[in-house]
Amino acid sequence: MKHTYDYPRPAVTTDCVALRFSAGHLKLVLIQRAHKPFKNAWALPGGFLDMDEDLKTCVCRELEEETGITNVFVEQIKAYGTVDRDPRGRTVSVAFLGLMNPDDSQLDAGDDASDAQWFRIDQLPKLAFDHGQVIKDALALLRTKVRSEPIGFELLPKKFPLRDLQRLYEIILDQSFDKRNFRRRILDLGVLVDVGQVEKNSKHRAAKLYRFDRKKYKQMKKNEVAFKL
Amino acid sequence: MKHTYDYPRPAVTTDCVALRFSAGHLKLVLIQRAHKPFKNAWALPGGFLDMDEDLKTCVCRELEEETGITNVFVEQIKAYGTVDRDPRGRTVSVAFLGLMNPDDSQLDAGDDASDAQWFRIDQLPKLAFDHGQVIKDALALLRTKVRSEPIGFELLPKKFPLRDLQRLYEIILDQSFDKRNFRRRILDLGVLVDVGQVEKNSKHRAAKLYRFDRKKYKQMKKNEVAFKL
DNA sequence: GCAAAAGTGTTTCGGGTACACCCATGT
DNA sequence: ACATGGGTGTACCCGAAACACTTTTGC
Repeated sequence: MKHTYDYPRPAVTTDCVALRFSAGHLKLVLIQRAHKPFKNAWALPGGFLDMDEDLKTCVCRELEEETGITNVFVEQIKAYGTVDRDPRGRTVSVAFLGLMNPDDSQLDAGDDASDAQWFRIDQLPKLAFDHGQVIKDALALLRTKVRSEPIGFELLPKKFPLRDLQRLYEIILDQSFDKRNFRRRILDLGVLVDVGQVEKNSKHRAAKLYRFDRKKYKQMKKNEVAFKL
Repeated sequence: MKHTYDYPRPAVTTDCVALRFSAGHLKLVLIQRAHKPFKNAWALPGGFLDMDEDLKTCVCRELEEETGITNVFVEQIKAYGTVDRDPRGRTVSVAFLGLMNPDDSQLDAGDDASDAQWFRIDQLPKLAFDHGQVIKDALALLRTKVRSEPIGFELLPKKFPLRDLQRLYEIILDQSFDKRNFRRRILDLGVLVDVGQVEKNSKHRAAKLYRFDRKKYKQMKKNEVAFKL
């Protein structure tokens, strides 16, 4: 079936900068292109917007179709629409930052997804289209937001030791924190609760586990207390 | 001439939250709709993306066509694409924040523009589509950016007294600053230069005029000194 | 000469930063 | 018992905030 309009229209797509925190590194999922243009280069997962779905729905659907990943926190970065960004035709792409629990990030070798792979963000391959810029913008957004909103927790399991939270912040912000100061600052915010458990399989003394308490965070916002790291 | 595609495509538009600072208030330009839907409600200037123009080009062109305003600093807010945001059909709109020198903001009664008007942002009329949300997001972006980037100057003439700069910041951030502390902070950044002139037509003692020095700002950034208010 | 706004330094206070040792646990 | 990482308190310093008077100029 064909679709006809009085004026030409660009294609609208979404792309996802899907990040995972594991083994002390931020990792990004990319898909190797099988065809021209940018054959064999790596691209962000993404695809065309359906007429009956919102932008967020689209980016989550495409991410699942191409990588098998579900259950992702997504936040819009911005729209990219330079005239020649896709040599095949005019395309406007809305990019999203996707953050996930490391337990939810097993790649599924779907049909579309046979060439999906995780890359450390400091070891990226040749990228297709303007995806290099999109990734830069995504990381800049992550760095900004992680300081003023509790989005770091989206990259950790429900229960986590403070050490992991500190390492995550250190990796994202590319700076190191004093352990005591970091713990005080985070705990004084009052949005973490001790779940009363400790790590399993610790090689030495096991660390307490905490979880982020969304209700307490909302309360804190209502009281106009800022989340500032 | 008709344009045909294998899959349906949403229309792509841009919208502009164009702000001006005058008489101690932030003002926003809106256009009254003559037709359904949202007949007689007020809407942001904006329109369809042409196939050979970038998003920024589009929003500037539409703003000029509908209001006569040119010479605007524009910065993307985000894309809006919920399924039912325009009852006439699926539309994805990329919204921009537009800031202008108050001298450049005379409204031009063009054909499209006969009903363009400035409104104080705290006295807005009934708005069409999701434009209320877009405006909220625009102001949030302005508040964030004005603290970490020198975009406030886009809302002032080339030469301005420090008093006006302080009033602008106070209006945007909805808080008052101590005059001496404000001046010290701004001047210590080292990005303002005394132009060696004073205000004309002052009713009393005339204030010195300053201008923002973009070169010094770039130098400052290169030295990794932060612009923080 | 007076009304109105411009311009200018110092003190105080609090939050952020620096810093080191004991504890618990697995091997 | 030892190696490894977990967990904890205090002192200092710097930058932000508070604060009031003199100067200039138009009327």
